[in-house]
Amino acid sequence: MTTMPDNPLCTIDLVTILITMGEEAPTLLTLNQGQELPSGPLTNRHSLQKGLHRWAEQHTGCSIGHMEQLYTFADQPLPNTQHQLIRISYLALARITNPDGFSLQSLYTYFPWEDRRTPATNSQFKELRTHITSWARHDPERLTRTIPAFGLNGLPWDDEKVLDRYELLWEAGLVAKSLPTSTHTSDPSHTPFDNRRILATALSRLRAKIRYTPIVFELLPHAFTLLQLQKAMENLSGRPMHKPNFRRLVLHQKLVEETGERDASAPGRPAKLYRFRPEAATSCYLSGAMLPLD
Amino acid sequence: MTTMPDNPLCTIDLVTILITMGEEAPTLLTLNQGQELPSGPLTNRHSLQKGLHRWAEQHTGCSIGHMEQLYTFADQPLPNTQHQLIRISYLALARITNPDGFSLQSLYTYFPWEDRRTPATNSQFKELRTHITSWARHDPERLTRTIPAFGLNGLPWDDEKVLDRYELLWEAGLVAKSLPTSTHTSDPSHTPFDNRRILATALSRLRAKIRYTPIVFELLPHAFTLLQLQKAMENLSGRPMHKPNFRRLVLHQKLVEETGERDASAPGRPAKLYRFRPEAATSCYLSGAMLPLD
DNA sequence: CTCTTTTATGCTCATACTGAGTATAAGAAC
DNA sequence: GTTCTTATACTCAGTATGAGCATAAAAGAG
Repeated sequence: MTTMPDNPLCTIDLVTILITMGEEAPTLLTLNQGQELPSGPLTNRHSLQKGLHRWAEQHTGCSIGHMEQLYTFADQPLPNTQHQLIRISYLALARITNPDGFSLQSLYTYFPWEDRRTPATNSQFKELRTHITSWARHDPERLTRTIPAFGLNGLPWDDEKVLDRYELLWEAGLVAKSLPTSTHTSDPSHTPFDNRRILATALSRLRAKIRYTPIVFELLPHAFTLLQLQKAMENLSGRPMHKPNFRRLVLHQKLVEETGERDASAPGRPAKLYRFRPEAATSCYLSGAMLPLD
Repeated sequence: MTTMPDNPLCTIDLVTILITMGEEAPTLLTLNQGQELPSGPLTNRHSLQKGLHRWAEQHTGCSIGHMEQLYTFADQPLPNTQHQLIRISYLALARITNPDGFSLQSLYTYFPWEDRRTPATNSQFKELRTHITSWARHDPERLTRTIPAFGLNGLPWDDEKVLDRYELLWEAGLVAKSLPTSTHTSDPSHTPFDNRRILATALSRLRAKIRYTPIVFELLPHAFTLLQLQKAMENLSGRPMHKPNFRRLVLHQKLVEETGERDASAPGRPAKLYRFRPEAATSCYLSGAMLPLD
């Protein structure tokens, strides 16, 4: 039952998915012109999370507001080798970033179909949907996965099923393989690992978390307008929201308070600035005012 | 940035938290008279999850309906040693169990304060609350963690904060150290590892998951009465619910359908038997009819 | 057979929240 | 001023929620 393993040679890699909020979309911090994710070895001095937190802040210059473990992947070791690679991935949220040797990539460049906010991106999605539908047709196993993942047959669109959709599109050959694959070594003999799976897990977790926790505020400046808050939620969920109802939702819950200042930088009537009230956030629900899709 | 680690000697342990539903509470499958959790080495033949799924089914005789990765822990290596132990924990749900060399333990024997269902357990909790309150008083850092975790100052009780509460009670010395600690080796020089942290993570995840996914049904028989369903939700959440409103919630969502049979085993009027309708479960919310906790 | 016990199931009602709109207010640019 | 643009306010019908009460259907006692 509890046989000891044979202590194979083992590498443990800590991978950080560092997300910030851009104007149009959540953005990912990458290295080497978008080829790599920040990743470092396991240091055996701290707890995993605290150690990586400090490491990532030092190496990126970001002040990380929230960090959580995402998932642990165990790559297949190469045949004739005992070498095992374990990758423990973390989701980190930060407010601003000065890309100093880093580059920022919109998450939707990796998953364009996850953006359902505008008629343009939405119609792009619908085209993809016809392809995946015809791929799944006639195969019951494919259908039972595809129908809920893509909201077919009148099922609602579930923005959290990012990984399901990515895996299905991958199997269907509908994902352009235009992305960073193997990290942290260019050794071609190394099993290529698809970083977008980690990334899909991150977006999925992020979308799940914004539903009932106040982590959006970790991505916003300390003072923000209600429209900024709404745009942040829309950017993350990939869905458009109803403005008056969103304001009502936020204000009713007393999640924010006025700073007294106004934002005069935008055209039109200047919006009031608000700040987050952590003491009111024991129950937080900001995902309520979504508009229907197609 | 991407320095390679120095390949320390490394053991990877896969730990399974296997939960089934008892009459009174969710139960944990344990080995060695409750001293150990089922855990096995990393086999490098399958994907982590699929491999462990099969392994756990073979070694416990349970048919596991749902399995998900919980958390990866990295124990501190011993000084003067390069040996690193990595523990990847999984949550597994199963319907029935014939304990064949295994024993089943109510989760609330590990966390009695998480059971708020009856006046008796509730008053036990209140006693503990006075202790933790006086421990936290006068220390701002302790207070900011204790107040939301235990729902003080009029804050609502959050049944998902299992790990926060456990850690606070541990720090306060209020947890009787009457539990399995180090697994899978009795070598006393090995850093003791508190299994209840994994267990608290599991209960926390489970309580979070039952809120918006239909996994309760993985723990119930295929045909069940509405009261059985309600009791299962109460057992998991540790909170009593309002019977008429719970039925309304379930039936309105059309999550279940009648089998046509009735359950004559209990006294009183026989209850109708229902079965789960997976096709209706794209949005599932069964946590709605909770009664207030003073 | 009738009464009591026990559980299942059904119903009410005031209140709160939600989806989908429409209307007004306040600055900036010309 | 007039117009453009965004912020903010209000309406209204439909639906869900919290709390409690009422009835139905079986089993067992007398």
